[in-house]
Amino acid sequence: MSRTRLTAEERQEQLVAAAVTAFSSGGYAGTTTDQVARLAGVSQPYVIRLFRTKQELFLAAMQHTVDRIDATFRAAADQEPTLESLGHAYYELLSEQELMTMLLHGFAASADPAIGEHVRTGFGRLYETVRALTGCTAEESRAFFAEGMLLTCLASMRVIGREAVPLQPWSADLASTYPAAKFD
Amino acid sequence: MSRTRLTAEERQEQLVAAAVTAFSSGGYAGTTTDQVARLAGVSQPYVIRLFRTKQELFLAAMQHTVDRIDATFRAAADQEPTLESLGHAYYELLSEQELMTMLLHGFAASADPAIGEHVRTGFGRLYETVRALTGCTAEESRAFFAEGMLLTCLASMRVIGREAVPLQPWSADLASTYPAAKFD
DNA sequence: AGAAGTTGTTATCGACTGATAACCAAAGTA
DNA sequence: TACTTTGGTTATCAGTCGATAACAACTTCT
Repeated sequence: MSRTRLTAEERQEQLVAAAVTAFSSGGYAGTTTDQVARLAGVSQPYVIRLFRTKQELFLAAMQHTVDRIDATFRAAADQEPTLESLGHAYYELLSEQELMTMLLHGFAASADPAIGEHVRTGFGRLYETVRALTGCTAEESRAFFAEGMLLTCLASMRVIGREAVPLQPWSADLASTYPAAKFD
Repeated sequence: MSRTRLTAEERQEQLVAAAVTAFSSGGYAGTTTDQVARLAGVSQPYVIRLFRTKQELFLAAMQHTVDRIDATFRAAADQEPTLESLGHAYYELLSEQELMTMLLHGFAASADPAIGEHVRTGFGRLYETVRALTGCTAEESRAFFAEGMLLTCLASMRVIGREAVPLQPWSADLASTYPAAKFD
């Protein structure tokens, strides 16, 4: 079987998607470029050729993550520009879960100056987006992001989301704000 | 100069402290056992001998982190058993910062089943401690932990805390709840 | 003093990993 | 058809890392 040839741009997009999946589970240091390559069905050296370094691949995956969260917020605001609407939209992202854990792995890797810089810029953009879309106050947005970070941490801990472990009493309490949502 | 000999137990405690420092900056996969060893002034193989594996060393560091946060809460409740008191105490932990970033690296490493199990147990214990000490409702505790996870994420991003980068407009908003606290 | 247990070290290894180099093949293009 | 560009691969390497083995030094007990 001859592999379908893609343009470099198409292949990069595909690799970024694979990178989000891989990095969201193993983190920056804990994921190999070979894992990403296999996930996309190409050889490991080709991944390096397209992105130069592992770090740039991670940064691209991070960028993609922030972009998708940003787009989710914009889509939600399009229907109803309130914090509640955006909150539900973010909660819906749990069904993918990758984006949240990827975001957290970005935080975790922020001890590296280059990565930290990128992550802060991306997170700042999300903040500005939320405030611009909803017109909320700084205090309201702070509460909003606090909720979001709790969800993000719980998802990373596998307390909620697709790969969640059975609920304990404490995790049921913390996860129960939007009881309507289901994962299957 | 002859190295001071410690008992195995003393050396383990010292190594756990070094492990918290090292892991809190590099995470599980991103930190080498040799880094921990150097931080404590012993050889790398000896670290492995005392903890058997890198994973057990990480679990010990995680346990220590949760224990110290738990103790911080108990000390705060001793003075005034309210969520506000505990919140200020947790905020004070920013001055060390290690504990928060270590906690986040625990979340991040939870894709590993053994680590995830340990982290969930520890986090659950913190939840039970907070509820028992303050007698707060599930909703109140949820808001409390949301605040805490926001702080934890911001600290990992180096937006607040000891090694923080200069504040941006957005990060000033998110960091400004307890304006009295100073880091120097 | 000497045996025994405890606290460490140095030497070493096998496995892994990111990155480089060189080459191959498919597809336009003149 | 021959040439050039573009999309890929295989081969390989230098460095790193966790872990094991063997040994050395200090303490304690008899």
